[in-house]
Amino acid sequence: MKLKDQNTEATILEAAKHIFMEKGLYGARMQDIANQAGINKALLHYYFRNKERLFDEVFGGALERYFQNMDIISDETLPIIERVLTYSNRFVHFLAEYPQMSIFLIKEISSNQALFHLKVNGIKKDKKYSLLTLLNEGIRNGELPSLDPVVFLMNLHSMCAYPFVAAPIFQVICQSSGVQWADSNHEKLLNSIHDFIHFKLSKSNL
Amino acid sequence: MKLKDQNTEATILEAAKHIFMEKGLYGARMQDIANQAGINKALLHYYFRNKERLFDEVFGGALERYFQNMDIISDETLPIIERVLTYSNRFVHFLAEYPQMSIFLIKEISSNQALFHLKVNGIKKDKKYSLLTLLNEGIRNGELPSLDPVVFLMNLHSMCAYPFVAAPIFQVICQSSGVQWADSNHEKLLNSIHDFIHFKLSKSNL
DNA sequence: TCATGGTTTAACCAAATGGTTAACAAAGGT
DNA sequence: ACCTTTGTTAACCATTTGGTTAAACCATGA
Repeated sequence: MKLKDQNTEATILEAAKHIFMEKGLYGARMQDIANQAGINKALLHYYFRNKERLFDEVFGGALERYFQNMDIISDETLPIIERVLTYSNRFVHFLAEYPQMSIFLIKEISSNQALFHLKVNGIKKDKKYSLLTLLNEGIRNGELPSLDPVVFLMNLHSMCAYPFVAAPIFQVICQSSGVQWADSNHEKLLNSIHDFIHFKLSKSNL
Repeated sequence: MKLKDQNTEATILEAAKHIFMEKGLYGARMQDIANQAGINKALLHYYFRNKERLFDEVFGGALERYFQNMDIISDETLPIIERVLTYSNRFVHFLAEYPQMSIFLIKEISSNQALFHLKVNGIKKDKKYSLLTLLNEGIRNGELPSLDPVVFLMNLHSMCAYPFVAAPIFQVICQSSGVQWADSNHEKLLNSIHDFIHFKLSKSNL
């Protein structure tokens, strides 16, 4: 009975992640979280003062992990195009590992932008390691062709993230056209994204 | 006082759209909707039996409009690539007109997939006018290069829809890199999407 | 052993919320 | 004028839900 002890808090957080990701802030019930964690509801309030704080923890954690994943961490001596390819790989694999993450963030961000801005300001974002900075640098020094870095970033992120966000919609589209749908074949997706990166960032394509 | 009469129902629906799109099914309060419509809460139940039915109306309507927009309606004598370009134009302009639409659908679909499948089955989807069918046809008869139509469709939809879905995230990314962010410049986006379509669907690119 | 302090629970509470009721108002047909 | 139907409201109700409380539990050190 007392085996849990210190990990009770972790158990609760795990359960809260699960429920909040599925139901969202408003849809989630404290009782559901308690059930999921296998504990009494009052214990939630013992570890986390109230629903808002518990949610903050989950939301903030997810945001942080999400934005961490957007740093360019690859070897600085590599050509920019290689680093962007690596970036897209990391992004897709990250999303494949946490398929609900994007949906959760988008849901909650859209329904509480104030909290989002508050939380995101608390996360240190290093300009030095951002994709936009890298692109701008490459364009300035001629390593990349001249293109709009914001549009490119949007295209890239879109192609990486939206398949996870809109998976149920894509399933239905495929079904209704009688096309087979392989849920987990992210390699094909990545190949196409790599093609796109080469297309946009290779100078030979001009 | 009695001026409204027949349009009360429409007023309620309009208010419900507004509130549900902003807050989602769980976050929306019947009282909020009544306030937004400027009427008594009981009147909601007079026109729509309960919250679920009112939501169904909004959700179903949104779904229908969304999927209607996915029909290929352009002139059949045009080259396929032209028709796909037109398709992307329509899609982006549609989303630009209803920027919350995608987020709303994704939110609610992800938190109630059963309802989604139920509703979507009630919408007649004509294989004949689907993008996938068109692509398959073009590939079969050699008008298009050989490519995976599902991946292409995912890429295309992603680039069109995700900028609206993740607008707040993109804003933050741009801000934190000190890049100016023009919210409404969809023409740049469309240009890039058109480039992509040409890149993928032109045989000359092989 | 037993006192102590952190941990856990059952029972409870107040507020919020979806939904109902009964009465009233307006309009239209007779 | 009067009855019926439709539209509208204030007040009310039952349930759900986030949150609290007081008591119990249990490991541990004096």
